Amino acid sequence: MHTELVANDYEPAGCLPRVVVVLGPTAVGKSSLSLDLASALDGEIVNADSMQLYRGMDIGTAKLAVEQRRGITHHLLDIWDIGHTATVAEYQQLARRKIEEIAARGRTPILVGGSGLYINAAIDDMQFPGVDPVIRSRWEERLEMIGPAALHDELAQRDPAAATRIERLNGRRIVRALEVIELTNAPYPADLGVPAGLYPSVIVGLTRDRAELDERVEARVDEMLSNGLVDEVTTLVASGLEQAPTASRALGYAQFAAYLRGDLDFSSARERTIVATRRYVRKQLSWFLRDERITWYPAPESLTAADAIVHQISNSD
RNA sequence: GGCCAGGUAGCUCAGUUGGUACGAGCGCUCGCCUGAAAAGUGAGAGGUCGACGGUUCGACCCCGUCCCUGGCCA
Repeated sequence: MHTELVANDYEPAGCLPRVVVVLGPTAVGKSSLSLDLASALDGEIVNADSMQLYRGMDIGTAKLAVEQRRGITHHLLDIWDIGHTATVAEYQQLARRKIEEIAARGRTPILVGGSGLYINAAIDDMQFPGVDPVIRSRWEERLEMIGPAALHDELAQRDPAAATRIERLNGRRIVRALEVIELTNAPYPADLGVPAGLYPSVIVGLTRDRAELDERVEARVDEMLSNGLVDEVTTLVASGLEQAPTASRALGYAQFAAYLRGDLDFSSARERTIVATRRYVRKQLSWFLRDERITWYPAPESLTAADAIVHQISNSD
């Protein structure tokens, strides 16, 4: 096991391209709108959905099949094996490269997805210190050993300001703070504020009534099941899904892997997938709603929305 | 029809030998979020303790009747 430092070596080219972003909660209808926009704007789509990056996770992530893409080029789908540990920093570099390349071809980069942090990392001026798996795992072991509260005390000794800002039982953030402190030999930044835009972007949020989203989530899970989600999970489990650090957490995959293991019956797995997806929708909304740059559109009429957006974009020139 | 178990938060269940429900997990609402983010985490709102009557200074806990659920017997 060696230490791998992922340097944040990406430097955007001189002239920053404009990016169109389509975001919104799961099941709102982003894919459909993004295709309309790509057609209207001569665009190519860059995926900003953390789980669609994985090969083999198709049905459960509602990944658009090639035939459904209307000939529009999609980037950053199926680029990782399920065992790959996802990191925002890696995604940031990949996404920015794609954005630059598309723009260099004279086309419009359209970033589409529901992973808020990934979107911010791509288009905003966010910089992440390096990561050292050795340091990380040492703190994780310590967390395992003494528990979050005691580790929080240790954080408080090294960096009182950071400790104030991180909840006592949030082991994951405590570990991260300790890791960054050790890595950078500096205090963990106390208040990072709202990310500032790097690329000039038009950010489109798609939204629907919550009750309608809830219905769509349930319908979508059932559709995934009838499309063969269980078979897909079976295949992925055989390839080591349950040992995968990131992919094993995916909605639907975690629950149906438990079903295959015999830990859940079918209807519980279905129910939990629906409930967890609904909760995810709430989390996405609470993340996105903070960002005042987003222009929100009601979802059902995606073509109408596309027209309005194209209009908005041409007016912004 | 008889016997047994049970009816307490939206759900699954704790609990009080009679003195204002200490509830818990999940769900729900609101919030936080900078290298695992479909992750991690904080706060909050929810209960006339099945119904009616009785005993008692006082009952969700005791008694009676009834209703409902599950199981067993017939």
